[in-house]
Amino acid sequence: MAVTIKDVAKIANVAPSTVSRVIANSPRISEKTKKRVREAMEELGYHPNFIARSLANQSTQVIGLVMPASADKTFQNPFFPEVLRGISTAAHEKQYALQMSTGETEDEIYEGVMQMVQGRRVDGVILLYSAVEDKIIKYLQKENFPFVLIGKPFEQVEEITHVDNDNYRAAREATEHLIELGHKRVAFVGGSIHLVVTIDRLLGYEKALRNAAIPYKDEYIIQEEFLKEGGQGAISELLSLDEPPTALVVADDLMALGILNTLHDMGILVPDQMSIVSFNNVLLAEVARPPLTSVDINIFKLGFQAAKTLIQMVKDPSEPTKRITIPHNMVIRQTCKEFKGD
Amino acid sequence: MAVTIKDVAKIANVAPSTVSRVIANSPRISEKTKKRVREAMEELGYHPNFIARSLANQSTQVIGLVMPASADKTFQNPFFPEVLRGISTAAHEKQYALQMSTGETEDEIYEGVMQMVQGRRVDGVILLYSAVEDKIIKYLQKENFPFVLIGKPFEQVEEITHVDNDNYRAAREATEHLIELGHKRVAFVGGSIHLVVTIDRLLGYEKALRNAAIPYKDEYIIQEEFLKEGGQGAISELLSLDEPPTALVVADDLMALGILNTLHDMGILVPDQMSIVSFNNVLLAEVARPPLTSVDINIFKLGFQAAKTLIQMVKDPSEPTKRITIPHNMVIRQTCKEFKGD
DNA sequence: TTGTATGCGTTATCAG
DNA sequence: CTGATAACGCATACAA
Repeated sequence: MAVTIKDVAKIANVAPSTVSRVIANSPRISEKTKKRVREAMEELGYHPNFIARSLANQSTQVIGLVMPASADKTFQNPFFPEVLRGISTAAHEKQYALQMSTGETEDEIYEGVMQMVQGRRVDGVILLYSAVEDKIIKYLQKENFPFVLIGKPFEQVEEITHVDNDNYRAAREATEHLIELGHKRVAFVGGSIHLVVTIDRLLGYEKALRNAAIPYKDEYIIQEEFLKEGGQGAISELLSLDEPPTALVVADDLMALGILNTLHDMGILVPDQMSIVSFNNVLLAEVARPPLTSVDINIFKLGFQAAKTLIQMVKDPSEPTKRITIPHNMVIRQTCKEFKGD
Repeated sequence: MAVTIKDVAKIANVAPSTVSRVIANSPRISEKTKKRVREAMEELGYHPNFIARSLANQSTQVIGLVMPASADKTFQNPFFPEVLRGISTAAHEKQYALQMSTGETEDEIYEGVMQMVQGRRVDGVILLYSAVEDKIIKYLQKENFPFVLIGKPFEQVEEITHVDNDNYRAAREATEHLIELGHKRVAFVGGSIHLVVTIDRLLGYEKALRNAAIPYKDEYIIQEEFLKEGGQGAISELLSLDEPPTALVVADDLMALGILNTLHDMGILVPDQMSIVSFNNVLLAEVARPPLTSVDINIFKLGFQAAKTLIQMVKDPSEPTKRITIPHNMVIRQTCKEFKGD
């Protein structure tokens, strides 16, 4: 049996409640007794039991993390270690611990979140992705449980506290960059259309085209998971069009890497024959050949702000709904080139 | 206030203790009352409070995860999402939750682990990396707290339960592969020498050289973090030697990718002018150009077995110390070629 | 400034 | 088969 508050009390010749107050550093305890109690704690090697404290407090000092289904390919995206790092840093500062959801399928995750929440294992929850029609969000809202979403909610944008980039603008700017370079045939290669971020970026892309009075073509829009295959199929389809694109807006560095390699295999030179701009600016973007021009979305900050905001909400339930936008900036590397043609 | 066991008891017209037994599905309760109680639970939407249960039980059903310092570059390695997936799967099966350490520096992590353990927040701990001279391991041993190490312990190999690959053999085989292809000038590019895995792989490499009666050269051994830089410095140094290597054993896919790109920039063709074999076989290995010949170490299984083993230990403290070896196998792709020269 | 008593939601022991 | 009752370790309202 571990040493408890009572043992300390006995040694220090005080009541257990006094020890408890010393731990909380209550100002109503004399410095003298504090010192005595602390010595006793030291002597016995006392450490407070968080579980007991949680029960008495009705608060666990733990944040729940909802990851995408681990069977899901998005789990492999370097995005996650980086958000985690941001969340972890903020949580550590405020002395919060982190608990992850487990589960391979969506339903398993949902179950797990219910357990976390109902079982009062966590004080609040961060959703690390934003999908359309998310059961979990609906559940959390029904339970009136504090949560923060990383990304943009599919619906009820005003009622859900979230931290996101302005992906619409980011995609518009990325596309404009290509247009300014003279490209008129610009295709969009996106991730799962079930992710809100894909939708936003697609819309931004369209807007840029419209602004430049470039007609929008359905054949130029591709949605696929590119992780393994490098999207050979989709890419070669794109290239076999009557008017193949000369530039690509790719929703993600990892995809872009796959595409880069596929193009390489096909003997198509980047950026000479094809320009590419992608998003996220993870390590991969630097390490790719040629290095990727990529929109840095500040993943670390996304995580950091999400955790910070959630902790505020947990501490003060009257905190209003918030919408935090993390700035982005395009990092120009070597995958875009001026288009000189028709 | 959430609905408790007492509310259920009242509705079902039984004592709280009976409800508790129904939850545990005790065989000493009649089916009739079980049914009645379950209906009451359903009606009220009851969910057990894990915190209270933990306190009564002295067990949390939570596994602690010790990650490398988040400031550390290894954190970016795709190794981690994949071990996590393995751990998560095993934990989910056995209804365990996962709690992560937070902290940017080694000391912060150490503090965090102490809190986890002393605060009885977790029932056991998995260390996701194995470093030399690890304070945390010593602490866990002193506390006699259940833990499993992923990787090989630096010392006390027999006293620490761990799950690892046979990295010595894996590196030997990888090197032999190159030697069989006719390479005699084989260099070794490793990660941090503070990681036991680096040491093991280096030893395996040396062994293969010795077996083939190829003299070992200090200039052929490189230890560096290659994440960002692609190791330009080290690589060009290697190439400017009097007898530059014709093949590389690289301790990690991520490094190999950097090297691949650096070589590309230098105009050196892989595999024609330089053969490469690396380790881990993560997604990156497939997606690299040329695709990497890499030793698959079954990262998922490392995690899965670690969690499974830890749970056994937690449930039955008399479980003996174990040493679990996960098989590896080399995946031949396109970065190795026969050497025809001197 | 400190001590006493009670509760947090469960489980487990002991009667019945 | 089921019901009281006492832990589990800590926090806090109320007393002193």
